[in-house]
Amino acid sequence: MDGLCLSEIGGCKNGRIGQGQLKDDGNNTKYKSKNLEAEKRRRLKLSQRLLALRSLVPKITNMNLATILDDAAAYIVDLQKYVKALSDQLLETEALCGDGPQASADKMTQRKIWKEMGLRFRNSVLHCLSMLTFETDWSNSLVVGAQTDFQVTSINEHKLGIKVIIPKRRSQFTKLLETLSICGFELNDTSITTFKGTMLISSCIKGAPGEMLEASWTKGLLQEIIKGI
Amino acid sequence: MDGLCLSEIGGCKNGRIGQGQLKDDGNNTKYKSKNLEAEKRRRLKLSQRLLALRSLVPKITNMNLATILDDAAAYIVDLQKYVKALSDQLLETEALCGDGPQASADKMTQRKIWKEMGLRFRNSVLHCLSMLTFETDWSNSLVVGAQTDFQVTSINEHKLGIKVIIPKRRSQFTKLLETLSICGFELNDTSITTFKGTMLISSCIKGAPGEMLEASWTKGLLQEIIKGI
DNA sequence: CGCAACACGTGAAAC
DNA sequence: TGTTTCACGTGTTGC
Repeated sequence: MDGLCLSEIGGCKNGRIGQGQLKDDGNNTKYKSKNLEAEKRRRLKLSQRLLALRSLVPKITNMNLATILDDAAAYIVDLQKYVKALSDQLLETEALCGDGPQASADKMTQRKIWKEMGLRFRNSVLHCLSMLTFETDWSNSLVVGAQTDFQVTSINEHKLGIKVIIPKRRSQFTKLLETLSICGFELNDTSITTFKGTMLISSCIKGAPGEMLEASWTKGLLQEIIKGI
Repeated sequence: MDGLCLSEIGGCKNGRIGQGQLKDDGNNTKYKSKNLEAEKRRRLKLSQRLLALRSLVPKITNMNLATILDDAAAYIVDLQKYVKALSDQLLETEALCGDGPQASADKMTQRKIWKEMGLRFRNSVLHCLSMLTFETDWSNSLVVGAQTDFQVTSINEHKLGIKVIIPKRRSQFTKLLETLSICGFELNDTSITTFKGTMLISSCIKGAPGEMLEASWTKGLLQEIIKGI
């Protein structure tokens, strides 16, 4: 039971039984090699530490010793990447706030870092995130119905940011997407979450190429679309 | 020289020499226990993995096996704390971004309204985020076509996490949604981003209430769906 | 001297 | 079947 018995301590169903000192037990004068118990304690400690490390890693592939080490290493690499991405994002966000004089220069260089898809995704998701959770200026919002709300903000001349709350019904979002597509809008970055029977949609939409998107006009159109679905 | 000899591989000055099979070498017919070399390879692999893990942890206290595990665990905890702190700070910074000096009272109340939903949204988005950018193990992915890829991971018995890369065409995502809806899937938290002609979708899908979702089975179904659209 | 850490070979269980 | 992984006891080394 003691020692580095991963199979047992880890909750694996197949415990193994060490063959141990069961041989020559008639007149057991086996020298026992003085440090037998010390070695047992050492192995126990090691197994405890190994399982402590194991419990910290979320992605479980196997209960092997090698796999535990692999998973832990991979997880550390992921965490390091994530910390780096978050730090960069934080710097960029602070630069967007315009507080530091040197911030805009950093922003340009950091933009170059966001080349890979995953990082770009982070950007868009975090943008949707901030748009949804924290830009709470609903002064221009239109209450279309119960549990229904939406807001349109202009990002640039070709892009609009919209956020929509609609009751969560089966084909609601699909219909909305379809209608938007029919009307010539293109959804770029979108996040959806559902909560207590309502659906919260945040999206960055783009019109046809060369077309100017004007917030108030689009808002009226969206109002009609949402009413219709 | 081989095996899990930390003291040697790790650059410790005191290399130890295993006592090895030097005894009974007159007429060495020691059984050699068939898996002797296999065990050597195993130990070598373990030592390599252990050192790989070791090299990832900046704070070195000792070269012990136990210490390596301890340091790695402590480092992971530190990284997790750091990620949490950075995330919070990022959200706070984005909240402050664009705030006038007069954060009006109505805004405060609106913050409260959005707090619950915002937190839930934040969790779902961060989950999608981690799923997309973190777990880059695409070993189980199925390449359906050019610029097309998808992966299915099991979250729990009722939820599956999917990520899909498909070429960005007008009604592609709408069709995908429609088909999923027809097949009885319910999209809970979804994030979409488009990049260089491809569309990256990350979603947490739920089956009908009470229905068990099995990853491999669903993967086959999704493959057919994606082929079909 | 003891104490702690380690590599090694080995039988055996699991896959 | 054979391969892989594991716990165990032991001799050894450095402090």
